[in-house]
Parts: sequence; structure tokens; C-alpha cells
Amino acid sequence: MKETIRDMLKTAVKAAAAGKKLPVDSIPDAIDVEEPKFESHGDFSSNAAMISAPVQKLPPRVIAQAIIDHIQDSEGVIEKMEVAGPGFINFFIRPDAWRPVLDQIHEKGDLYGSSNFGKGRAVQVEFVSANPTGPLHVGHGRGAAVGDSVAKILSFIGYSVQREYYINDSGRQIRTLGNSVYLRYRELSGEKIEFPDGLYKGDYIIDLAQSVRDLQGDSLLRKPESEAVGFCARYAADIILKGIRDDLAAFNVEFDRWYSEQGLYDSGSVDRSIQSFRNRGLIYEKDGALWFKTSEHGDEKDRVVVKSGGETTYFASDIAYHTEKYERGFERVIDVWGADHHGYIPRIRSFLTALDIDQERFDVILVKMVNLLRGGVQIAMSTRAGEFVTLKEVVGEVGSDAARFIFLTRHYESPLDFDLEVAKKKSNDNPVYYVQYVHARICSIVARGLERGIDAGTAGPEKHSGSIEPEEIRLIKLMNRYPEVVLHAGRRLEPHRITYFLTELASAFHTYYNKHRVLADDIELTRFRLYLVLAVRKIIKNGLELLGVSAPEKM
RNA sequence: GCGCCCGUAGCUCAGUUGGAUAGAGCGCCGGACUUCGAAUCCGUAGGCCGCAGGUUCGAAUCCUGCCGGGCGCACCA
Repeated sequence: MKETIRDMLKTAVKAAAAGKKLPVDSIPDAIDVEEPKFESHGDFSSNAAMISAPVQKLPPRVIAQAIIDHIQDSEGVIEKMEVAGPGFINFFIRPDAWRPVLDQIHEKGDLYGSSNFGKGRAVQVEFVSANPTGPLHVGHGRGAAVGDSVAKILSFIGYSVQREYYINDSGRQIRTLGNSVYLRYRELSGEKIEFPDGLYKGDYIIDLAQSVRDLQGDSLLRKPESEAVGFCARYAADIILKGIRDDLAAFNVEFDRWYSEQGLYDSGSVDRSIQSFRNRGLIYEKDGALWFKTSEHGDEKDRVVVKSGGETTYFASDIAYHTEKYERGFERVIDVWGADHHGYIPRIRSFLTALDIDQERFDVILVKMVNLLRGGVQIAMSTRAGEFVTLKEVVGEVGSDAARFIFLTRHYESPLDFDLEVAKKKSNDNPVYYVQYVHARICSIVARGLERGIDAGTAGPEKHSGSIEPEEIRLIKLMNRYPEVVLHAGRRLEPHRITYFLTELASAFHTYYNKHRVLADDIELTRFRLYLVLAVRKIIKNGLELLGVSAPEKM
């Protein structure tokens, strides 16, 4: 509909110019056709005349009038047009002209809202990527919800998407994990242990130590410490990673690939990467360490890749990893990180510049923290002390749907308060049910219709020529907007836009439902309304799917 | 001290990448179930969009400077 109007504007300007009413026969691409906030401003409004003023060298209102005079409305969708305010052109759509939108929705079905914006380009979304040193907590849950939803949306707008989890399974933290488990293991074997700071203290470490004992008995005590620690590290990381996979599966998040950091070392990829940058003079030696010249490309200082002790840093494998991402053929790479890592961005960006990779091809989604509350009271969390609420516990308590939806109710850059009690509430406090309820309600209506012998599947508008209610037009207008909401959410990588849209659509539906009966006395009217309501159901389901939330038929 | 993010209704937050008169939910108060699901709806109140300048036809949005908050500034991960 918007495009139609845009086209009409272009042709009108050409026609006006041809008739010598305007000096220039084109309009800038920057013009907008938007839905005004106020109904009195029409269904659509354009700033074309104002934007064109500098080009046409005429007052906006004069241009606007000239355009209106030359609008050709071949399809007859416009009821009236007017010049308003400083030079807006307002369009009022004929109520009947909205009906074809319903046909489009039904024709496109599950694909309504999808597009080919991405043109099949390969994009990778890497998210969660939590170290396998402990269970996932709520913060990871938010990252998972955001990453997965972004992936779904991008896929829906025509990208070829791969979801990846980067496993930090090498380096010091894994050794720390091994040490932690090993010490607990010795403790369980009867030794008196002074548990040092800096090790992982959660109860899960003791559980892991116990299962090492169940498996190996006392045998590790007789082995050299490094070997024993190594065993504990590998064993613990495996178990924890398996737990992470399970937790994510319960959260309806699936990855296409689990990428091992250790693999980058084993394959020699890290060494090759370092060597290649060394050859190019981008990595140099100083004070016995190897440094990357990130400062030349925007970082505030150079960064160490290999410490003087010979140990590589996290940045070393990240260089290799991100290089590989592009070598694997991804045109776009999106990393989802916790906001506390934001200082890391210039590092990666400067390295990409060094690689001569266009910055446009790299995005970071920084997800801010989650404040977990219970009944308005904040729950204290400390990863170090091992006191935190896990994702598994939250999903177990409030359910995957509620958790995912709430994680996506805010822009990811905004800190999120997550109240467990609210998440469980079955009321308007809780937007998940508000939206899901629409789906269930419509399913229920359809079922009742069937009882009366009306098959909603064959319902249609064809014979209904009566007038359309304002609440019906409002619903159709909203649904008409859905494709661009999805597109925008995808372009900006902002799933919350879908959440907001669904809430708005749900609200419009509930209002409609309370005012008008779908199963009316008039059979043709009923068929039309079923047709309408089925379209709503389709979009609710589709939108929820993009958020990774189910659309129940009964609640 | 430097960098990034953020200040919008009592609370939690949106605001279509510069549009007309500022938007929701919650909370408060008052209403609506003999008919398709009340997990719903309807109504009222609530605002120097942190402050001060600037850019222009037009600013919550862009620029500068303050004030206030969060985070980051390692041969950490």
C-alpha cells in the first residue's frame, strides 16, 4: 500500500512537470510515506513536497497541491487527499481498499512478512558462547533469546543464516576448572584442603568431583598432578558443555555448529594466523611478548597476542577465529556479546581493518545485563561465589515461552528487570499470555464456528459487501504493516520490534473481540470476520515463531 | 582521567533511523460476563522528553558543553 502511494507520488510529479506545473520532474529518494500518529492526518502521509522544496524552488504547500492535482489513482484506493501543516500530503484510503490486504495474507500464508532482502547472502550469528566452566545463567538466556531470534528474523528476510556457539575450551579458565574439580576431588578423598581464591566455588564443582570419584575411584591421586588436573578439566568441561546443550535445547535454542577454540590450536590455525600477521608487520615483538598493532586501526593501544611466557591470549584465538569466519564464506558476521565485553570491539574492528574486511560486514550485539527479581526484590548474584540462578532454574520455573518473550520485550541495550513472579502471572502484567491468548481465543472461535457448520478454512470475503467496522480496519492496517516491521527488525537486528508489534496487534484484536461478534447472525458477515480473524491468528503465530515462542491452541 | 551506552508519565520502557498535538504496559480510581475463552475490555488522571546552547521549514531523535547513572579501560577471560 505504501509502495503504491510512493509510486503515485513519482508519477504525479512527472505529470505535473510535463504540464509545466512543476519545474523538476523527479523527487528525491529521501521522501517518506508514513502512517501518521493521528487519524485526522489520514491513513498515510508524505513529506514529499517539503523534501522537494529546495529542488523545486517552490513553497512546500504549492508543490503539494500540484502533486495532488496530478495523482492518478488507477486502482481507486484513495478517498481523499489534502495538503496539511507545513506541506504534508495526507492520503485517506477508501475503507474497501483495505480488503485485498487480507487476501494477500491468506495467499502468502506462513510466508507473509518474509522477503528477499538478504538475497540469500550467508550470515553467521554467533551467540551465547559461554565458557564451559559452569552452567548458563539468566544473562546467557537473554543472549540466547536475542541471538536466536535475530537469526530467525534474518532467515525470514532472505538471509542464509548459520547459528554458531564458540566453545572456549582451551586456556587458563579450563585449567582453573580442572584445578577446582581436582581439589574438590582430593577433598572428597579425605584430604584437608585449603580452597584458594580464584577457583570456581559453585556446588556443581563438588558434584563434578564426586562423579570423577565415582568413575575413577582414588586412582587420580596416584597420578602426577598435571595429568590428574588435565583429566578433571576435560571431564568437567565435557559434562558442563553437555549440560549447556541440554539447557539450551530446553530453551528451544538449537545451533548449527559448535566451534571449538581448542580446535583452532590443534589445526595450527592460530599459529598460521599469527605468522601471517607477523610477516605483514602487523604483529611485532616487544618485551618478550607478541603484540598486534591494533592502535594503528582505531584501538587505543596495541594488544598482546602471545605473552612473554609463551602463553597465547584470548585475542590470539579470536584473530584466527574471526579470520576463519570470513574464509568460510560469510558475508556478514554477527557476534552477540555481554555488554561487559564492549571494550573488546575496537580490538576486533581494528584487526578486521588490518584484514581489509569492510566494517559493514561485522556487527556486535551488546546485550545488557538482566536483573533478576522475585516479587520486586532483587536476587543477589555472584558468579565468583557460585551463587547465581541458572537459566535452567528460570526456564523450569516460568517456562521457556515466558522467559523468551520477556527477554525480548526490551531493546537489548537496555538493562532488563526480570521478575520471576511477574513472569509466572497469568494476567496483563505478563505480555506473553496477552499475545498467546489471542491465538488460543481465535482457535476457540474457529472451533465454535465448526460446531455451527461453518468451515473457517473456506471462509472468505467474497460475498460480504457490507461496511467494515473501524476496529476491523485498524486490524487490517496493523497487519498490513507487519512485513515492514519484520524487515526493520531484521535490518536493525532488533527483535523487540516484533514483540511490540505483537502486543499492539493483540490489543487491537481484544478490543475488536469485545465489541463485535465474529460468529454473527449474518452468515456472510461471519465468513468475512472469520477470514479476518484467521489472518490475525496467522500473523500472531508467525510473529511468535520469530521470537521462538509457541502459539498454543488452548491455554 | 579516557572510551562506550543510557537519562521520556509515580514505576518499567517504546518512539517507524529529522516530521504535525508525546506513546504503551503496570500502578491508582471507576465501570463491563444469561450469547464466540474476563489470562479480556471500556473510562479518567498523569510530561520544561536530565539541563543549556546550536544546526533548519521542523529536534525526544543530529552537533557541542555541563549534570546524573551503568559498564569498560591487563602480558584477564
